Amino acid sequence: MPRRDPAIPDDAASRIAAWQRRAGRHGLPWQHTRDPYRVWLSEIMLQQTQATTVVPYYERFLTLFPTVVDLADAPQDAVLRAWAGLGYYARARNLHRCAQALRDEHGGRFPATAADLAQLPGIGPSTAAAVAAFAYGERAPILDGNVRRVLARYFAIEGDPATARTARRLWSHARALVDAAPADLDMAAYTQGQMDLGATVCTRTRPDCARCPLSPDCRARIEGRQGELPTPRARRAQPLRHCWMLIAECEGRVLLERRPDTGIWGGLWALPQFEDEAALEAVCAGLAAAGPPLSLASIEHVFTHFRLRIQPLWLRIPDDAPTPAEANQAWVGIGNLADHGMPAPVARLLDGLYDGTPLPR
DNA sequence: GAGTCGTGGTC
DNA sequence: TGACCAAGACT
Repeated sequence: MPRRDPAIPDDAASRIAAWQRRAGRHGLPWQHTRDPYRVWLSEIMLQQTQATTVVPYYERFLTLFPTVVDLADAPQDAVLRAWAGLGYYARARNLHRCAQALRDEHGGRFPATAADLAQLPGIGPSTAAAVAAFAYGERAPILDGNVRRVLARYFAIEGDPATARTARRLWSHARALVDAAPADLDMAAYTQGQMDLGATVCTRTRPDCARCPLSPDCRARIEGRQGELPTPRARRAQPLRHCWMLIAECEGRVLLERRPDTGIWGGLWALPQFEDEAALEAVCAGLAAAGPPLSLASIEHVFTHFRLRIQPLWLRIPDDAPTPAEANQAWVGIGNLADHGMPAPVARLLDGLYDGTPLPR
């Protein structure tokens, strides 16, 4: 039995739950269900992703894969195609692996506790707790970006949020807040309430303390330190990397290449990519084009830890020329490009080149 | 335990 | 407009 922290008011969690029922968010499509499949799917998509971005993907997934077994039975390529554009593609690969594990080792059903959920691929401690709280009412604390901000202010917890030390403190307080609450705490409303508070009231800039149920005993508010908590994460300068991408076109088809499962854009279809122009031109030499590739306008894509400047080169190949392909490559009709899950900048590149524009002949 | 992994919204 | 970061997990 965890020790109750006397410094934590026993009604703090209940205030959050009551506030959620009265003033929290209620219209999101994954709310008001206890179906663990829907809860799990939404929680995976919502990792590091804002709710409004997730909505259309979530609904499309439920149409394509109505049950977890449908998802498990689908080819990985179909799952990645449906995920394309949402980012962090390891989530999609782990989602698929998790569905297969549930089908093959759990009779197609979800484990009934957060501890068992956390053993599955792609389900970490926070996602496991969220699924258990929403689907089963388990008293398991979550710790996502919203909760980190709310707790860092309420308890005045300092420290770089990226360090394990700060994470341990935050988890400890998240657990203590639940443990201090009465037995009848509405876990679904409480869990949702913490996230809603962080998303709509206890925002990064200009928190609206007048509308916050934690305001009376919030240490950051009492000490006037809302602006300096949570401690902003130390950030390094983002290096700028360059790459070249080949748009080889022949008879209305484009050469795509499936990326390896590990690394950036793992498992997605993309354009053949090169670290320098010479490597790209060496490949062009083997493609029997009539002339040299044509430079298109370069684009810049921003990742979390670097920026990538992409120089696309367009190579037209005569109709009667051979079009060799490696095992991980395919010549894809321009009308069928959308059938292939592609990274956002590659999709934008090809859209700009081909969307509605008849091919010059 | 720090680095890696996307994309888009917000101010 | 560029910094900041969002319902984090994995290695």
